[in-house]
Formats: sequence, C-alpha cells, structure tokens
Amino acid sequence: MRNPEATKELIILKSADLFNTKGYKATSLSDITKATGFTKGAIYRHFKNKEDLEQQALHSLSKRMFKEISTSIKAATNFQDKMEAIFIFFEGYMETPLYQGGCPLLNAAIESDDANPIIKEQALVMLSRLKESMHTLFQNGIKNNQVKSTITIDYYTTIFIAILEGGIMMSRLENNKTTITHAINHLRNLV
Amino acid sequence: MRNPEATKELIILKSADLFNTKGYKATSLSDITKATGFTKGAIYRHFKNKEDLEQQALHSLSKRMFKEISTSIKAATNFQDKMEAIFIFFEGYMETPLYQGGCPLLNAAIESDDANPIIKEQALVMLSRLKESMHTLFQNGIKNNQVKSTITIDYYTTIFIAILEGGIMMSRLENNKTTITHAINHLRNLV
DNA sequence: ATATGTAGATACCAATTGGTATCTTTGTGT
DNA sequence: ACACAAAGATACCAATTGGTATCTACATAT
Repeated sequence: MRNPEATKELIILKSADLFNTKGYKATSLSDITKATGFTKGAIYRHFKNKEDLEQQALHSLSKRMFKEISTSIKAATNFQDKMEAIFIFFEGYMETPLYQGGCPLLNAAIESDDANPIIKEQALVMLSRLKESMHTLFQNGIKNNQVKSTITIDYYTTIFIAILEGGIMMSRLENNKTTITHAINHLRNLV
Repeated sequence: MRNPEATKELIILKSADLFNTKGYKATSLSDITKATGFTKGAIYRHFKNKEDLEQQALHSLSKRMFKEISTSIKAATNFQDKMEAIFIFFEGYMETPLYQGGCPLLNAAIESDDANPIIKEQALVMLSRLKESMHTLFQNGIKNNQVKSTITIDYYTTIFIAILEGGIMMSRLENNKTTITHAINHLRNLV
C-alpha cells in the first residue's frame, strides 16, 4: 500500500495543476494537502521546501509539454504536418487538458515578475526550448525552399510563438476557442 | 497636510503597481502599507476590503491604459498613423513605464484563472474595450478600401491583439524588446 | 477659540502561512 | 520472528495574513 515514488509523483502532479491554475505563490501547502490527501509531513519528506516543490512541479509540466510536442512533431513526416502538429497542440489547451490551467510557460512567465526568480529562470528555459523546436522546424522548411534566410527564421519563430501564446491567453479568458482558432488560421496562411 | 482624496489616490496608484508586478493575491496588505507609508487603518477607511482595493487598482490601471491609447489614437489623423499609435503604446511597455509590471490586461487575465472572479470580469471588460478600439480602427480602414469585410475585421482584431499581448509577454520575460519589435513589424506588414 | 466630524494611527484579533520535531506505522532484509 | 530504516501522521511553532475596534490628531465651520 505504501509507495514513496508514487506519492512523490502524485504530489508533483496535483500541485502542478494547482500552481498552473491558481498560481505558485497563491497556492498554499494546505491546498496541496487537500488535493493529494497527504499531510505536510509527507510533503516535506519528499521536498526540501515549497520553492523546491514549485520548481519540480513546473519541471514536470515542462516535461509533459515538450514530450507531447516533440512526439507529435516526430509523428509527422513533412514540414507542414509538423507545424500543424504544434498548432493542434496549442488548440488542445481549450479541449484536451494534458494539464489544467493553460500554458505553463505563459503562466510562469506572467507570475515570475520580479519575485520568484527560480520560476522565471525555468520559464526562460521553456521559452528557449519552444523557440528551438520552432527554429529547427523552419530549418526543415528551408530545404523545401519555403523559407528564405536564417534571419527570417528567427523572426517567424518569434511571431509564431507570440501569436499562439497571445491566442491562448485570450481564448482562455473568454472561455471560447474562436480566438486560438483564428490565430492558428493566420499562421496556416503564413506557412 | 491632510488630504483624504490624495491619500486614496496614492494608495490606489502604489498598490496598482504592486498588484501588476507581484500579482493580486501575492501582494499583501503590509506590502501596501510599506509602499505607501500609510497604515492599515488608513487603507481600510478608504476601501471596504482587499478585494475592493484590488478592483479599484485594476480599474485605475485600465483607465490609464485606455486613456493613453485613445488620446494617442485621436492625435493621429489617418488609419495607418492611428494603428501606429497602438503599436507605439505596446512597444512602450519595454521603455516608458506608464505603470510597472507590464500589460494589466495580460496580468489580470493570467492570474484570474478560476479564483478571483472579480478580476477576471474586469479583464474581460478590458479585452472587449481593446477589441472595440481595434475594431473601430479597422472600420476606418474600410473607407480607404484597405480592409475587405466585417468578418475579416473581427479576425484581424483578434490576431492583432494576440500578437501584441504574446509579444509583450515574451519581451518582458526575456527583458529584451526585440520580440515586441518583431511582432509589431509583422503587424506593420499586414496593415 | 472651540466644538465636531473625520482621517489616520495603534493595538489588537482569529485564522492561516510555511516549516519542524517527534511519533507511529509499514515494508524489508536477515 | 525481529530489528531497522524509511514513510507518513500528528502536533506543534513563530510569523504573517486580512480584518476590526478604538483612540488620537487634525481640519474646518461656527
């Protein structure tokens, strides 16, 4: 009945959901004990302190996010299909909840202002990873002569991510997927 | 030496900065007393409770935001210049701090997940106001035959805001204005 | 000059925060 | 069967949270 690794994983998963919806600072230890059914004693056995748990929870969100993205990219064979896979991933935030609370990158980026440097650092890592994925995708597109130079690759990488993140923010606020759909359609036209 | 209206305004202004940077839930009363120099007694004379202060602070941010936008729009005479005014406004988040902490709409939208329905409501109002501004601007553009139908107006309104908000998020995270500049350049090409 | 209402300070409150020390339970190796 | 280490529960802690009751000081009208 006892399984320390499973409990640690459960604590990470449940608290990740809470952090990603309510916010890191705004989620209390008692929120987490309620959600997991474990006591503080159990939590502090597996994590040094709350900050440590926050970090590992965000890391878990990040891992799941990029795992999902990279596998669906790899499943596609050509440039357009791979890009489409990313679009579907972001559209999925409004329907298929890989995790609750929307994009972890967006949430961490907004909350991390000033305080919480550890979360900010991890948000930066996530952003650069996302950029990297987009970047290599565009480089694939170069072979098909669909994209011009390396400079425009950086440019479009930036634009694409901005539209997707902004679209998710608006769609989630309005609880309506039309915005993210519009955003993606715009990107489809650009491709 | 005593000026109740001035103190209320000061409390709103200082707490608005704190809310917009640290977050609403994450900002404590003692943060506000430290920032303003006033005591809790003074704060609770002017505001029913913390939620009330949060609401009025966000309202103040919203007022300042849309005042700045609408005056700079009105100052411009044609479609392109008016649109450019909006771009400059968003670019200003990385240089000219009308207020600290970035876009209040973006921050409120992300924090308001689930809890804090009062902030979410106000974020929705801000979004629809921003949409409205963009929308009438595009309608202006129709006269110049630069935009096609009403459907595409809704579409472009959505796209533009998404790119600007996403761009601001990324630029602020990276502490580097290149992203928002790229985003705006993209929109300039679309115009 | 004085009375009065109000702005703001002081002093308190219960509840909650993150965190720790200690105790009990459970699984495992011998 | 038993010892031992580790997992998790219980019980505490000081500090901080939002909030209130009360008191003092000030501005203004008479």
